[in-house]
Amino acid sequence: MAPPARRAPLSTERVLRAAVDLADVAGVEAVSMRRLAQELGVVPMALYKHVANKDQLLDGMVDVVLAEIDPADPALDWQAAVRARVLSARQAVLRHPWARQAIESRTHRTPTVLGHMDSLAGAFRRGGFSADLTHHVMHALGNRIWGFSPELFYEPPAADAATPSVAEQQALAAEFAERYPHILEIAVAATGGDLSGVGGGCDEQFEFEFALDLLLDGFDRLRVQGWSSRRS
Amino acid sequence: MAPPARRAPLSTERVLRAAVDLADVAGVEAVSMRRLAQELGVVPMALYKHVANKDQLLDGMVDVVLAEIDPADPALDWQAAVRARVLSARQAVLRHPWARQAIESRTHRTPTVLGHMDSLAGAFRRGGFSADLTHHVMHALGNRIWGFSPELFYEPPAADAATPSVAEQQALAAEFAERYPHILEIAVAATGGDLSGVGGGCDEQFEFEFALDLLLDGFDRLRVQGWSSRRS
DNA sequence: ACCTGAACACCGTTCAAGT
DNA sequence: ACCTGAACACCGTTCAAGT
Repeated sequence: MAPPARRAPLSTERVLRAAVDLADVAGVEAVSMRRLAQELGVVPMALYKHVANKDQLLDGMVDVVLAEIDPADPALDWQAAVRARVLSARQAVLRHPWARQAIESRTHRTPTVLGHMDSLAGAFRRGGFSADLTHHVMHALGNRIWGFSPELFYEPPAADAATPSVAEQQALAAEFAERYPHILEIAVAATGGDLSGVGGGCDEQFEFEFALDLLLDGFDRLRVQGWSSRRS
Repeated sequence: MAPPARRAPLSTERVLRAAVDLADVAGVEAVSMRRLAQELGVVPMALYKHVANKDQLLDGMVDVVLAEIDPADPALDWQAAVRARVLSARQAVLRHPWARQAIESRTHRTPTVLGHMDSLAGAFRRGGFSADLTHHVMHALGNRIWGFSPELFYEPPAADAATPSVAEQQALAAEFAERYPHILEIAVAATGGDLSGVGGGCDEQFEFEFALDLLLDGFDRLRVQGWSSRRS
């Protein structure tokens, strides 16, 4: 008997591509070696030919996302260059909702990760920042380098929870207003009064650019001052 | 026969305390329901009397850490109040190295979490920030609210990797210098030339306060300008 | 030499059986 | 009514046996 029809031969590329697709449709928590192998019509151990282990698989998945970032435009001044790079990273991360968490969980710096960091650092250096100040401002940018900031106020709707009665809702709201008056104020200001799910109406893109531009302005002020650290 | 000597009866407190201790000594990845039960001399299912599931266990562990934050001092002006609160949170998080990761992985806002956020928001409001601006600046602070910023440059030493020969080290360093010249500059500036482990010598506390004060200065500038969002 | 099935040492959680 | 052992449906990875 002839062997059954074979799938196209595996490759690291095909494995990573499949992992990214799987994460896109089923979430990153669904990406296990076993499930991924099944998705590829392959025995789990076959994957270990192309990725050393699961950590390396996740590194590779992050690399796939970062490869979607637009290349740097050398014609831009430092502020526009950093802004463009960071907002492009944001577009890539928004395309893959699992990417935030994956990036934050990674401790290993792959060449792709280092490349993005080096490109950003280069933009600051060309803009007249000292190496020292470049180091500090990149720390200050934090995860905004990767196009996201922490989701401070997000809470996924508990779809399974029994919807409370109107009376219960009012009691909960009253207790919330008493215990956390300032969070309530904030939520009202952010949503214009529509509080269906506290914090749900927050405009993430606005918050991202607000903080980004605040930081970039602060950086520029230090740059023109010729700031340098006066540590011991 | 008398039953064997019993351990002190369980309680949510005792379970959480044990989980925090276990995470402190063995890392958060060692905290499994089964391992934790074993540590308490108890059958795994016994834990489910005191925590609904593992997610709630992690929520409780975060709460234990946040409970270590100093209470707010009403005598301070807004800038000093926010600074004190955030730096106190930092002390708590530094005492429990697993707390960063645990906080970042949580999506559920417990009363303790909401309480800390409300307290910070209150400091801004009392300082003359509008509810709207308070919302934005808290987003801009991001995870600094919890006393940490992402570890951009950290890489744990690969203790298991065979130490490369001197020649190999030099070749690696040369390739690194060529591919990532700006990261190298930054590392040199940060460590004063000692590059035993790129990025290892970075003063995290300094970076944290640098970014914190940069942000607080920016916030103050917006406050005195009477900034308000001009969204459609 | 290559490939892979079974096995190992784990998970979180359900559930029925036992007291 | 309470408690809990066994079981279920998973993990990542090793390793020896098979071709």
